[in-house]
Amino acid sequence: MTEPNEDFVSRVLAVVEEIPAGRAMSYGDVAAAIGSRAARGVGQVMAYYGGDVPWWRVVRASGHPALNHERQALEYYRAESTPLKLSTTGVIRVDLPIARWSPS
DNA sequence: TGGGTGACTAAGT
DNA sequence: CACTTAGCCACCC
Repeated sequence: MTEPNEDFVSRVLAVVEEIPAGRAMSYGDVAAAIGSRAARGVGQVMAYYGGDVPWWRVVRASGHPALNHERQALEYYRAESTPLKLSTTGVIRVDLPIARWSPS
């Protein structure tokens, strides 16, 4: 119950905040950006502290937005003209190959 | 300190 | 391309 590892959380939020509109990153990319492989840890941090960061710019490696937040994410994607990709089944997902962004 | 959970990933089917 | 299996690391209690 003590405060979570602020060190890790702070870096995750910092990276996500640096993602410009119209771009996106996968959880693994964010983890790698902070020197870790904890993609799941990133997801947990986002779920808990993501309320203050553009979490919709962080998607899974497959391009799917966070589960149960797809509708909300889609609204942001349309508003920010984020590169989207439509699969044969009609599943909307972020076109990571194009929208993928990495912190300088 | 230790156990359970997850807004994940990569590989295989 | 979509679903399933196993592996990983950090978070929370």
